[in-house]
Amino acid sequence: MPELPEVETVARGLAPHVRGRRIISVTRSDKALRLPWPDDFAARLEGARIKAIARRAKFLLWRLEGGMSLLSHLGMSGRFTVLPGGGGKARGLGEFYFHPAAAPEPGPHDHLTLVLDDQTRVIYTDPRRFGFFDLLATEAEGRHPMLARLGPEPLGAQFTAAHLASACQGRRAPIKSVLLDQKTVAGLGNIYVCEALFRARISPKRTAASLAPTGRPAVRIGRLVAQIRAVLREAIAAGGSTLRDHAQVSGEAGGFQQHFSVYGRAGEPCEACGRPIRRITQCGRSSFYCPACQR
DNA sequence: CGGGACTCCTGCCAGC
DNA sequence: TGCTGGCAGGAGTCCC
Repeated sequence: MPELPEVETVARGLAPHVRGRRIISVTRSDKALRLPWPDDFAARLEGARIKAIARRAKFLLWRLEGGMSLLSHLGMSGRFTVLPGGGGKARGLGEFYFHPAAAPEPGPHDHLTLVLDDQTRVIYTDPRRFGFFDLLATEAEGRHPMLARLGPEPLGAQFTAAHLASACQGRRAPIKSVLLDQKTVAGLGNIYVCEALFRARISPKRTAASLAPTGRPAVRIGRLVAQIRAVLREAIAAGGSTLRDHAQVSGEAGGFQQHFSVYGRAGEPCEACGRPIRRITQCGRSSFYCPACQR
């Protein structure tokens, strides 16, 4: 579920609650997530102070004092919920929670609870268990197998038309799958690729190579880079997109799903030309696009 | 090597 | 109402 804007929303939501706080206790479920829990997971985290929380692609990096990082990924259905230590808004909207007497029982899909030194609780919930946690040296982050081969951040200075053109060069795969490849650019998923291609008026079926014709100005590539950045920025400003699972750490839904032009809208009229949005399957995933506007 | 199919897991929805 | 099949936002592995 969570793509870059959702993970960014979670990172921004967590930061003020966890930055500078010490982890007092760690409780994890016995069920394995996508990766097995690291050895001595709780013992290595307990007592550590959280210096900062960062996002790389769709990963969260919790930087701890002492040179250790906690790497986490939300998979398809993961979410973090913050229960503030001083009492405050709880998991469901409108509920109220007062620590510590009213600490809720973990739900069946709660896999990790961190209690911080101000009694704030951070709970990780993940029904599908495609998420994971890992522990590593902060200085080795760049060499972690999940991070080592990631392409540039789409909102960073290194994601340029020249970079995308070179990634597309000679690729006979559809542009859709090249953009989903985290080695091309890191953090896009199915929703934002569909939306960016619509905005750039590029068909998801077009081969990547055809967007970057050798020796000719790659106008479409420039448009695509600009639209990828725009849709991600707008989605972050809206708190991400909530289809099922994504929530901000407060429990509130994101709002960007209201602004989808094509994703999930098969059969509805295109907002630009009125012809119906089409759904096709590419590399095992749904692509939504307007066959008239996107070429 | 590039690219597609398959896999992990549970929930939800449409259709019968 | 209740079952079944298909589908879901990710990412690694395997095989051609």
